Amino acid sequence: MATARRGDRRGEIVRAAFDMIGERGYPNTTLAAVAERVGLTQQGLLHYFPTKEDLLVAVLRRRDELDVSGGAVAGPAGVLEALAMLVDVNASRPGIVQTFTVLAGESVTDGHPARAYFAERYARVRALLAESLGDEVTAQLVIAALDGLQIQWLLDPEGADMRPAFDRLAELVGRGRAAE
Amino acid sequence: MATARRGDRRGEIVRAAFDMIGERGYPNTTLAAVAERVGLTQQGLLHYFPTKEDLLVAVLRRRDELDVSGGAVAGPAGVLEALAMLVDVNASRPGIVQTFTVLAGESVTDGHPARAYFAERYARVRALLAESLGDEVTAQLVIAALDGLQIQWLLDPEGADMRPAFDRLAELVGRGRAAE
DNA sequence: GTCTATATCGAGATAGAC
DNA sequence: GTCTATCTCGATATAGAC
Repeated sequence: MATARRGDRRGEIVRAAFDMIGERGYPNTTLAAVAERVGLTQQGLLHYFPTKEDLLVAVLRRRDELDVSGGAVAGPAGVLEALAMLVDVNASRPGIVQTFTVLAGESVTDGHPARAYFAERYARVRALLAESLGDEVTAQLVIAALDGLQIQWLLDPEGADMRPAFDRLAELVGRGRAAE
Repeated sequence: MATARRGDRRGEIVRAAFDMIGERGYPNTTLAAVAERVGLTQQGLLHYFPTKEDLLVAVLRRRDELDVSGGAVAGPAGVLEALAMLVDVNASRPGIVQTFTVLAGESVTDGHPARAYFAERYARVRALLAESLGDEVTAQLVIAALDGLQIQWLLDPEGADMRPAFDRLAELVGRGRAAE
């Protein structure tokens, strides 16, 4: 069970920051604006998170909590099915997807505060998915597809529905395995 | 033939900005820093590009010029081969890939100056690729994979080589077609 | 065409009162 | 725990001289 109680200021702040990063990007998300959204002054917020980067770290942790990271993973078919469900869940929460997409894109820049986090996270998810899918290259490809589909979908929700494209990939991966 | 002559200040500026956006992201790329790199003051630069957004537009245009956008496209096999070559070319120019990745990620934020550009561009490339690959969904998927592979590769050049993963996709797409 | 000077703004952060 | 006040910095942009 994560943070969520009366007087849970930190939780409120992190949720607000999470949303706003998705809306405006990290560099354009100001502490003052986050503070205002939760009814605080900028300095009141700094009481909880001494620096902006401290807040970003908390936001990334929240991202992990929300993640439907496949706990106990089954075989290839099971994982692809679970990921298809994740695609549907994501399609219902554009804000979260947007936050993730923006941060992941920014993270490749020099010295970005979230760079190490994303590098580690991708390596971890690749390894986890590789266990179920059989090989790491396919895992890398599937993750890439998920990320890339999100970009197109965020820019054009009607014209680039994620689910059909993911299903196509799952179908191809399934056939690929069957053919071996 | 693109811009490139003696006294081609605008070209110099755009090239510098292009590189720096890849290094630091658009919001963190300052006009003064770009100006300094080409031996100008910030105000000297503003003579050529009155606003920062004007400069961004020029950078995006340059991106298109550099693009190895498949001119005359052949059948499915031909396109996948051409794209594999594009992957190799990209692997040799991380700066350009980084600029593109950063801008594409940022572009999904509200009111980003490059949002319309990317939305239009993805729609166009999807349609173009769909002509060769047969259907739009597969085109969407292939583009997504290319984008997503770039993110992982930029964060971990050794651990997430793009080419094997793309080859795997090309193989799967090839088999998928053969099976119909 | 490029400069100096400066206006204006908004950011993150500190000090200290309540 | 939250506020007021303030510092410092760095950004875009303007005005006008050379």
